[in-house]
Amino acid sequence: MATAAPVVKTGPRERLITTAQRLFAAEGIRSVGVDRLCAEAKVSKRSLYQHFSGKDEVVAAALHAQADQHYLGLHRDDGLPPRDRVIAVFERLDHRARSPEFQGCPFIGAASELKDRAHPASVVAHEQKLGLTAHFADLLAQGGAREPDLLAQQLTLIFDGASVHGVMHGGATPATLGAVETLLAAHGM
Amino acid sequence: MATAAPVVKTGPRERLITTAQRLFAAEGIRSVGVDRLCAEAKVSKRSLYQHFSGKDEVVAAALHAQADQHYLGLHRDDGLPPRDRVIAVFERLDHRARSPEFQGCPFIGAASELKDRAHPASVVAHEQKLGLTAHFADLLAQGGAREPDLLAQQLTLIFDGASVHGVMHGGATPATLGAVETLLAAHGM
DNA sequence: TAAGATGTACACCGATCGGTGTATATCCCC
DNA sequence: GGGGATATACACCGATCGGTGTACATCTTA
Repeated sequence: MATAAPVVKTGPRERLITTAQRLFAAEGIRSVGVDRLCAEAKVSKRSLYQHFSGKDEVVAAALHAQADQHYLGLHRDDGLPPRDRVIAVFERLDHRARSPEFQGCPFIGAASELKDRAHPASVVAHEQKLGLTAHFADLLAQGGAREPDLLAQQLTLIFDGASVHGVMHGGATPATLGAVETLLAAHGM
Repeated sequence: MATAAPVVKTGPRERLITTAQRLFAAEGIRSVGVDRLCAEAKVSKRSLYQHFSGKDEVVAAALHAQADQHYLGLHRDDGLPPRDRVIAVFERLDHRARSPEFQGCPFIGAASELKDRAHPASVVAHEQKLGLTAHFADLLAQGGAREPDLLAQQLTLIFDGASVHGVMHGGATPATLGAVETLLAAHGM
């Protein structure tokens, strides 16, 4: 009976972060109060304020944790050549957008809702977006594309546009892959 | 002394809508309460609820009014050929994004913050985005582009991506015009 | 000038906001 | 087994939330 309990035994901090990710994605940041957040995370309000200085810090921490998962999920290296890995990012995004519970890129959502660029969560969102572009630039350089930095910015435009499309219209983004391939081809890749 | 008063004599409804546009753009929809909205619009709270059924309807009305202005501002016809008019849309967007008070596309902002696609304001935002794509498709068809509908969707991706870039990073979107020109060229335009 | 519509001023409602104070329970480690 | 850290329960704070009730002022129009 040693390995009987499959419960992962997560602490209050993790529970708050995962719950925050779920609730903020589904309903928005401002419309979820700390009371409800604590209730759904099964964490006392007092504990929240022992781990975080305030709601803003919870938001930033949730977004920061999401950045890692997001990154790992989209940019997973499958041993494919660089071009295929670029394509795969957009295929995975399209696949996510098909899910009915897709609520758009959480970083765009946070930045759009918070407005204030000095908000800790906005800073995290900003960095994540820079990271996405940098990752594109890396892959493109590996693949021998011309002007990889410029092309990486253009692919980021497509990526964000597709995320917005997903949250506004729901469903897949059929024009995305074509645009990506056109841009890649125009840069010799 | 007939034309002495330059005051436009706006009614409570117009004042509420223009104030809502300004405040929602600057601080977000959920973070502006009806009390403050009424105070800044110099309209009594009672009047608000005589013109609108609730805050949600104010949001939708503000967005609806903004759709017309937005459309007129971006898609103004200067007697240019279709291709130049497409380019001009992105040049105007870039020009707006350079302004320090640029707060991103209000329709993307509303959809991102509200989440609920059934919200009246989300419906307005959705329609506006369809209108943008339709306008692109019209210009592209006039210009003789191949697959104008597909290309219009791709240009909308770029447009929304550039709007997001503007609100997240601030400043211009240098890669935008190049991507547009590449896509246009790939479709024979 | 009387009447009805429109607008304002202001108090009020229950609910929720983000955040704190206090006292008790549970855990791990020495 | 005792002690400190960690967590919980719960009451409480002033402020604000969206929305309403009521009484008075102003404007238009017949």
